[in-house]
Amino acid sequence: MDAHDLLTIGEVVRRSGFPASALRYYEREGLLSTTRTSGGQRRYERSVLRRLAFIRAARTIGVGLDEVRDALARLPDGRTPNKADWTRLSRAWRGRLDEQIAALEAMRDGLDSCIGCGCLSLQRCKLSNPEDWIASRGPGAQIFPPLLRRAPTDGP
Amino acid sequence: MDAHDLLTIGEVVRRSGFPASALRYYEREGLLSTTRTSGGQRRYERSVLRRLAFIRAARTIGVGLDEVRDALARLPDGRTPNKADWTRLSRAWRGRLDEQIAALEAMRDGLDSCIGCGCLSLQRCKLSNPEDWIASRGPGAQIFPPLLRRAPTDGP
DNA sequence: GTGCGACCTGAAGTCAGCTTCAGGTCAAGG
DNA sequence: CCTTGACCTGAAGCTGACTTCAGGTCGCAC
Repeated sequence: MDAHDLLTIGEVVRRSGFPASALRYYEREGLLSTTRTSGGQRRYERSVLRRLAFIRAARTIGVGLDEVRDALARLPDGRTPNKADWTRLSRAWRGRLDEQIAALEAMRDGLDSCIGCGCLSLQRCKLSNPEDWIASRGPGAQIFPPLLRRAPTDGP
Repeated sequence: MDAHDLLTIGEVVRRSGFPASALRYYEREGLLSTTRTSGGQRRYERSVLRRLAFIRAARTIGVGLDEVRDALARLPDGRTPNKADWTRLSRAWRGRLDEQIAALEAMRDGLDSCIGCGCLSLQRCKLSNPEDWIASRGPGAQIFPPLLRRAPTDGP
């Protein structure tokens, strides 16, 4: 636990692949914490690499940072997260992935039927009006439908 | 083809579910065209509803507006697009959906193996480092990995 | 001809998830 | 002690897909 166990931001950049700007941003957003040298430079514990791996995995499957922060906040404070902790977190995303896949498959089937009829009718077509998410969702970019972007669960 | 065949923006809003602001935006962006009354108000042809249905379907499966404009631009000028036209366009997205599903399934399998090992290791884990998309992709929100957001094809 | 709801425009705001920049400070090797 | 590269901060910028707003105009019914 002495100084040699701590990583500079440059080392974390090289080992994680995240740019320094992203690391600083994640820290501001409360996903990461750091210690500082007397001069104010960041020093990271090695466990940050695991957190970053988790963050990347979550982002890859489309989970927003809010939710990632939420999940990471449930890790036991103070001790290095272990295998069981990560497994528990990973399992939650697994269900999410299954849902996404199911949603896409449903759309593909809808598209198949549309290819059959050539319609894309507003009333009849599953694809052009999938269960009335016709109402607005507020401003901002929405690349993917709400399935991927739901609110963080506030459960236990 | 007389005036009674044309729709006001309010009617298009009611029939398509898109807010007027989005319709005006799509027009500015070249996805839709309109005629105008002498006083400058928009009048839409009924075929716009079909275009909008297509736009919604494309957006639902994660296609960006650039690409949608691209696809719509290939519709034959001047005549109302028919069943075959829409079928051709729809078929293109079908392949896209298949790819997305495959990508997600690959990730799910990666996640399964990670649950097995509890690792999320930066080097070994497919999920945390899927084929080196570790390099930056420039600014802007990236909810979903590049699979969904590729450049419009410039082919025939 | 008048009232009023539907419509118009351009500019600015929003949101996520970062990046970029300017203008400094730290720390380690020589 | 000095240099040089790594690091710091806060503010501003960017992308995509829109929305919101202010301040004015249309068009139709009465």
